[in-house]
Amino acid sequence: MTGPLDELDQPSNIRAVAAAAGVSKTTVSHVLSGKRPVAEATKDHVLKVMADLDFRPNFFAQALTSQRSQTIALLTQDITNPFYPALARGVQQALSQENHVLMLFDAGPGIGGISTFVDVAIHRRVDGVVVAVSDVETDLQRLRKAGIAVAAVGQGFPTIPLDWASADDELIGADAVRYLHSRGHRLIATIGGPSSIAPGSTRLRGYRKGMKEAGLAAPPAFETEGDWTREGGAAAMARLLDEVTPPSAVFCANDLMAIGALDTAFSRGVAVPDRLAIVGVDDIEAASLVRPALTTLRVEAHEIGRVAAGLLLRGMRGPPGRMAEHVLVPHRLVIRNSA
Amino acid sequence: MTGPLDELDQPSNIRAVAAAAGVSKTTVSHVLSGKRPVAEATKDHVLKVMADLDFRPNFFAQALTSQRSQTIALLTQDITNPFYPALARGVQQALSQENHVLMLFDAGPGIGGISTFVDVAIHRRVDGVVVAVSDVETDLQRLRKAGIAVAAVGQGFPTIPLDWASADDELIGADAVRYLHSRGHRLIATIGGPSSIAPGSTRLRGYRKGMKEAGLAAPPAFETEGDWTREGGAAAMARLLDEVTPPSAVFCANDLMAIGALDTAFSRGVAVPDRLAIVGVDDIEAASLVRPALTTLRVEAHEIGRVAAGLLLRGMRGPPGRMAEHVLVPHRLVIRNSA
DNA sequence: CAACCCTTGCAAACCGGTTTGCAAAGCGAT
DNA sequence: ATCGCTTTGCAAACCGGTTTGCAAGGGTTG
Repeated sequence: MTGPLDELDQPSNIRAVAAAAGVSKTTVSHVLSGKRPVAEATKDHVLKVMADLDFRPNFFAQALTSQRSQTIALLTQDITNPFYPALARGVQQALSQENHVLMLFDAGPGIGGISTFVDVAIHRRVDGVVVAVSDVETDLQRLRKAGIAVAAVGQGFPTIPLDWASADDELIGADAVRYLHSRGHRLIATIGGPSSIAPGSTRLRGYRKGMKEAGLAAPPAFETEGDWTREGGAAAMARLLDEVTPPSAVFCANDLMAIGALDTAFSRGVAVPDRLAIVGVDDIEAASLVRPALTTLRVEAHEIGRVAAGLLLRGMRGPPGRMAEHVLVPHRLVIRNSA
Repeated sequence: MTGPLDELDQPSNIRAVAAAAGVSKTTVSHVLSGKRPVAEATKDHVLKVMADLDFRPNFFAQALTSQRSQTIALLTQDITNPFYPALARGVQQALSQENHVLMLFDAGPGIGGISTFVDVAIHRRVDGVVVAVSDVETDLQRLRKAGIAVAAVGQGFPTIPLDWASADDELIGADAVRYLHSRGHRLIATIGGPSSIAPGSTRLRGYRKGMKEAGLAAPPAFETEGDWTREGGAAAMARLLDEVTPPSAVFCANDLMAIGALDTAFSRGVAVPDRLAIVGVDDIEAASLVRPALTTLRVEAHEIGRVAAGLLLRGMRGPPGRMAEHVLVPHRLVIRNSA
C-alpha cells in the first residue's frame, strides 16, 4: 500500500480557524499578516487555534491577491555541466534569504526548448528569471513585456540592457599569463574557446593584454582555438607542439581543454610541467584528479549565482529605471602541479 | 536603464476577454477548458480575441480552484554531486511530458535544512516530491499527511512504504566481481562505502554474492570500508596492499574511491591494470579523465530520475492504495583501462 | 459628563478563474 | 401549431485568502 488514506486531513482554511477561534476572517488574516494590530490575548488564542488545526494559509490564494509567486526560474542549457549546479546553489542561497523558491528549467534532449520554458515561466507568473543561456534576446523581450525581472549570468545581451554577473574573463586571461611569466616562461601560447562567443573572446583578449603587459611577443600561431572539449584541446596542443618554436607554457580557456592538452603532452612524451606548463580555467572536479594535477583559475560559480540572484532580487524590489549593472566576480589561482 | 516600463501591459483577464468578445465569462472559460461545447463560430471568435489581448489564464486562479500546482519538488542534499544534476534532468524529462514543473530544493550551507523545505513544499501545495535524501522519515510522514505524493530515489524507507527507483546495487557488486573473475582474477578485494547506509551495504552484499558464485574465498581482510571520498579510497587501498597476500583486483563502490585507490597504486609503483585491476561505480566525468582511465559500472542517474518521476506521476493519478513498487534501473559495464 | 482618540472587530468587495442551475433559442417530429 | 430534446449562454456561487470602510467599546482628557 502507498499508505492509509484516512489519516489524510484536507487542509483547514481561514474560515475554519475564524469559526474555531470565535472571531472573524479578517482578524485571523491580520494576526498572520500583522498589517493591523490585534489584541495580544486574541492573537495568542488565534495562533493556538491555528496550530491545533494545523492551518497554513493557502499559497495560491495569497499569490492570487498579492500577484507575486515568490518564485524565481533558472534557465540553463545543460545542468549536467558542473558549472550550473554550483550556480544553482548560489542562486538558491540568495533566494532562501528572501523566502523565494527556485524553479529549474533545464533545456535538454526530450524536453522543450527555451521558448517553451519562457512560456511556462510567464504563465506561472514567476517573479524573476536568471538566464544562463545565450541567443534568447526575443525571449528576454517577452519576459520583460510580461513584467518579469531578468538577470543574466556569464554574458550580457547587447541589445537588452540588464543586470548580469560573470567571472572577470579578461582578467582571467591576463592573470594566467602573468603567473606563467612570473614562473619564467616567455613562450606562452593559448588554447581559446570559440572566439565568437562570450567567455572565449574575452579570455583571449585577456591573454593578449597579459602578453602585452609582460612585453612578450604573441605570434598568431600561438593563438589556437578549441571547442571547450578535451579532444579539441588535445588537437590544438598537437598543433602548438608542431610549431618550429613550440611554446613552453600554454593557457587553456577551460579545464577540459587543458586536460586534452595534458593528453597530448603525455602521448608525445613531453614532461609537464618541466618542459611544458599548462594552466586551465574553472577548477572542475577533474582538475584535481588528473596527474599532474591541474593548475587552474577557479571560477566561483556559486558566487556568480549568488550575485546574479542578488541583482535580480534588488531589481524586483527597487524602483524601476535603475541603470543595468555588470558585476565581475573574482576568481582565484589554484596552484597544483601542471604549472 | 533596466528598460522602459510603459510597454509593460498588465495581463488581461477573462472578464476583459468576455467583454471584448461580447460573451460571458462562462463562455470564455468553456472555450479554454472544453468542458462544455461551444458554437464553432463563437469559439473561433473568442480565441481570436484572446490572441489579440495576449490573454493567458491566471495560473494562481486556476490552481486555487483545481487544488493542484502541477509542480513537483526535488529534494537533494548536494546538487553539486554530479549524480544529482543527471537525476534532475531525468525527473524533468518525465515531468515535461505531463506539463509539470520542477522545483529544486537543495539543502546546503547557508540554506535551511530538509525540514524547512518540506514546510515550503507543503505550503506551496506541490503535487509530489521526489526524495533523494536519507533520514527523513518524519518529514515524509508530514508530506503524506498533507496529501502529497512521494517517491524516493536510491533507497527506500523501511518504515514508510513508497515507490522508489534505484540502481541494482546488489547486482552491481556481483557484476563487478564476475567481470574481474572473467579476466582471471582470483584475489578480489572490495572497498565499500559506509556499510550502515543504503548503497554501501547493498553493494557489499553483491560483492559477497559474486565471490560466492565464483567460488572464491573472500577473507574479511579483503572487505575494507571507505567513506566515498578519494582519500578514503586511498587509505583503504594502502591497507589492502599491506596484506601478506594483497589482492590482484579491487572493486570500489564508487569512482571517487577508485581514483583514490589509483593514487595509492601509483605512489607505490604498483602497475594498473597489470599488477592491480581496479573497478569503480558511477562513471563520473573524472572516470574517463584519469590515467589509466577507469573501468566502471555506469549508474544511469538520468534514467533513475525518469523512472522515479514516472512512479510519482502514476501514484498521483492512479487510485490510492496501490502496492508500493521498487524499480531497479539497469547499469552497464564501461570497460576502459584500469581493469 | 461630554468630547475625543485608539484599539479592535465585522461585513463586504475583490483577486481571476471554475462550475452549476436555469432558461432561451433552435430544430425535428407529431 | 405544439411538444420535447439538444445546444448554448447567462448569473451566481465558490476556491481561500486580502483589504478597506465603518462602528462599537474602552480609556483619557477638559
